[in-house]
Amino acid sequence: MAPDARVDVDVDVDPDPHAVGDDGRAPCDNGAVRGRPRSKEREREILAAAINVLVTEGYDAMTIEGVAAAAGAGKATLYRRWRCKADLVIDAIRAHVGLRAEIVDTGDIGADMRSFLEQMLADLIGPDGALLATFMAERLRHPALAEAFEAQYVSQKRSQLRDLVRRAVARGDLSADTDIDLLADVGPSLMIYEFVQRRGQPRPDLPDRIVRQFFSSSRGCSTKSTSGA
Amino acid sequence: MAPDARVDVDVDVDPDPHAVGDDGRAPCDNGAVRGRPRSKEREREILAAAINVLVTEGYDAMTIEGVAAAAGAGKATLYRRWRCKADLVIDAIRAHVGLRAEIVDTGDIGADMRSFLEQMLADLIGPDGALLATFMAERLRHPALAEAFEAQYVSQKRSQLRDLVRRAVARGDLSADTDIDLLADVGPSLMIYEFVQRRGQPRPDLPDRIVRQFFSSSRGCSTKSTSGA
DNA sequence: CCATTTCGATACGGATACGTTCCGTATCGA
DNA sequence: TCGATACGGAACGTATCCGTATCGAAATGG
Repeated sequence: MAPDARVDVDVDVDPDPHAVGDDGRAPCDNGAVRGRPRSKEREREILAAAINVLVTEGYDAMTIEGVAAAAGAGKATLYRRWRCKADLVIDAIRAHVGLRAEIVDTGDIGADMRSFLEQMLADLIGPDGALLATFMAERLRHPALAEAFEAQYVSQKRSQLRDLVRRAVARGDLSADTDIDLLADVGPSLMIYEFVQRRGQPRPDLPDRIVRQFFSSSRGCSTKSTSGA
Repeated sequence: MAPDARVDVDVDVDPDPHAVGDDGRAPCDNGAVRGRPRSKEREREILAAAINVLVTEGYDAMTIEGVAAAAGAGKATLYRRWRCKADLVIDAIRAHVGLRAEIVDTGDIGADMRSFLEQMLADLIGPDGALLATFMAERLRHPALAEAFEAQYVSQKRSQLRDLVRRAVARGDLSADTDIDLLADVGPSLMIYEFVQRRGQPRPDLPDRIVRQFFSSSRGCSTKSTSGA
């Protein structure tokens, strides 16, 4: 059984003098933090190492000792900052740069969607693809981690895509009875499906095919109308 | 680190007298398998227990001891049959009944697709949904397992769906420039996307929405043609 | 200069799972 | 009936990781 099923997100009391509550506030106010300060550089290296180990080995197989070794740090240095593996991983996700894919609305739903999907493709092929795969994997078994990932990577893009589709419908570029949520999901859904299906190597023409099939206005729709013109 | 990164699928030499090479051949030909035969019933119970443990705990957290305990068997009984966890799991997948969803071609692509997606929905909500989720999860990290699952569950349905769409195109029910592979994937893709997104609880109206949006011939297509009639 | 704290390193006891080996019993074929 | 093997159960030594503690060295600020 997984010994770390319970995940403590909240931090209660910090006897450590250098512990900070998520804000790197100036130490001038709080008098006399005497000793050697914790190295922010050390922390960044550890978090980066944590992401690497997480991606290469998976959450369950990931160990604190392994992260420490990968970062060239002692275990005490990690336990001084994070009380358990889950806290470390959640922090690492927060610190990790998110997907670069941006959503812009130029008024051309096909071009905008293609642009987004091609950026998403690039993200998937890069190291963030492995991270996405990892969280696809751990999603159901580690909800706290899934939520951290969700907030960082997914939810914002999803609502932006919906707005994009909604405005295209409002403009009349898409049929009025379009299922907005469904059409907003079809791109990412097929991208991820392909990504998983082909073991992390989505074909580069996929964004174009998706747009041509589901968002192109220069071709007929997939279904032919039974009622003739 | 995962101690079971290497997966031995092939069985080399079997010193065990009762070991069989995937075929339950009659013992009359090969003379004198002397002692007590291995119980097929015991084997079925162990494989079922393995599926249960796999689904509830995940592949990494799953232990041989746990499976033995769940089956009420001794570890030796398991190691007598399978040399490692991977072999056990692969056997368990092979023995497990696949998804019930069937694909029939009545000549109505919308109705056929709806029928399949609704059966798929039922499968996802049932215990096989958890199994699917598990293999979505372990897919990238345990390729041998993923292949066993793929062969059992996915590949046949996928090619059948493609044929279904292909024939609909040939009939003229779908546009001639339809991206057949893509349109065959869009249903399962969105179903699984929703399944993962909503933590194993896909909304029951999803098959209908998918068919209406992408396969219905009684409505206009999602995109409006720029060139007027 | 010196108290204080962090740093890497390592040792520690506890826990867990591995894969093997041995019991004593049950169950088969010859 | 009897030899051979499977069976559940238990113990074994090995290995890994946990989270804590301690060490000497380095770094920092008063």
